[in-house]
Amino acid sequence: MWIYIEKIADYVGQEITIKGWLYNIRSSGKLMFPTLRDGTGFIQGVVSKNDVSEKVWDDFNKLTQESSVIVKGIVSKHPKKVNVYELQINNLEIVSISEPYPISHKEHGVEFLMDRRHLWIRTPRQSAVLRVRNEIIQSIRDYMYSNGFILFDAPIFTPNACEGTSTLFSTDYFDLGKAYLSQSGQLYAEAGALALGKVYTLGPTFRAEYSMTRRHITEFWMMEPEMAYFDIFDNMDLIEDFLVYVVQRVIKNKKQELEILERNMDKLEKVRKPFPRITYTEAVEILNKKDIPLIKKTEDGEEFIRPFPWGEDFGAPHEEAVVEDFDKPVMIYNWPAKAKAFYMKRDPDNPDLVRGIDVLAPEGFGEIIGGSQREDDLNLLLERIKEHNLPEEEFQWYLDLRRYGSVPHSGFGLGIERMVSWICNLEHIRESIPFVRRPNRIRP
RNA sequence: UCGAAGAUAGCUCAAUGGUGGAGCAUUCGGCUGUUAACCGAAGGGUUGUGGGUUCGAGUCCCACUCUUCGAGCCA
Repeated sequence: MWIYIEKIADYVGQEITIKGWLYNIRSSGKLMFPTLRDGTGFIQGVVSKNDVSEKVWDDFNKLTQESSVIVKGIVSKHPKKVNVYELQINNLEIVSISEPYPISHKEHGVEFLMDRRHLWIRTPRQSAVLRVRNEIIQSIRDYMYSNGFILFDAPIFTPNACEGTSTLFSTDYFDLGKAYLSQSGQLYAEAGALALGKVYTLGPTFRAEYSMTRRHITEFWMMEPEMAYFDIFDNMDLIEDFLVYVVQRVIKNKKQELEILERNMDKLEKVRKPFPRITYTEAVEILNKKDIPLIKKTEDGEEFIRPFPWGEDFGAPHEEAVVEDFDKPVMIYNWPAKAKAFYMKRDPDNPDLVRGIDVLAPEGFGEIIGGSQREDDLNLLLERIKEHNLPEEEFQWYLDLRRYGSVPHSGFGLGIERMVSWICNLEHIRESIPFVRRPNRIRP
């Protein structure tokens, strides 16, 4: 009977078959301990020379790391360890003998492993990350579906920069000139929200910035909900409820993987409602209490400006200083207009502010969500488009959303890989996606 | 794009300007409870590329290439 390793605990005492690969093998004279993997888990086998045929024994001696095998044996409990099972192997069928395997069980550099990413993902740690990623995406879809959101896929080829800020990848598009790879589906999602009420997009996005940090990749997945008749506070309520659902569900369903990743569960458990909500102005006060200056680059180096001048955008040190006092995601809202994108709604009480939200993950994982209430006033939006020197013609359809039945609406964008990095406690975002794309990497 | 560090065996690293080493991996041998198993033996090198200083350069100097870390941009 063919069994997957993840179900092995149900078959103690029974003879089963595992179809998989040899992960590692240790031998001790007339005893061998092959560790097998089958994609669902890892299990140690026991082969003793006295209990198997000569052919089986000889075949085991031929096996190399990552050879594919079908083994038969009886499931037993580990003699010393609790909740660990072994397979007392009595038969072996070799499917394929592996050539000498390039990835050993000793240390390797990241670049060496990244060049062999197609093989690296076979290891317990990497496959645990990918399983958690799957659980995160599935729980996002389940949350959205059961809360009445419609999946609304946005196009990837677009004629213009959405926010007009970051650099985009471009390609020729038949007779229509240049097309750009989408950096956000938001503008399209807004159209969706005004048609369907609550929608979300989930797809790849592209940024051509030469960013070589542990938080940036050039191709990443983003989930962007957009809701009609939601103001900024409704938006924050949703963010909170949504993040708690996803985090708690991963904790519940992916305990083993988080253990492999040595994730500190106490810190994840604390992700419960309510999250701290801090205005930009309050955040600046925190910075000044901690004496964190604005760092300005000058021709001969750096200039430190204190107190932190109101109106300037935050950099990494500022985010860190604000977040370090909290053990939950922190929502910073009501930002200075000049620091944020053109589509964010002006605060009716203060024209210098826009109703934007940044959500910063705890433990120094940085911004995982950026969102806002959108500008729904046609004339104010036109003004902002001019201020930002954006091509008005390209935004006519977007402006239509304000001409025909404009309503307050809000949304946000969640970076999937940053979410995975946070939940898995990854040092670098490049391990959060099966095949990463960075400025210096397009292979494998 | 800017700043810092680095590139030596298949991998991870060591080597005061004076004969380039170790662990792992590979091959062979040993071992009945191993768990990145262990023990013994063997093979394995144009020190990133190009130039310079020197009696002598992995080591010092210059240029280039690539990588890592940080900053900016953001999710």
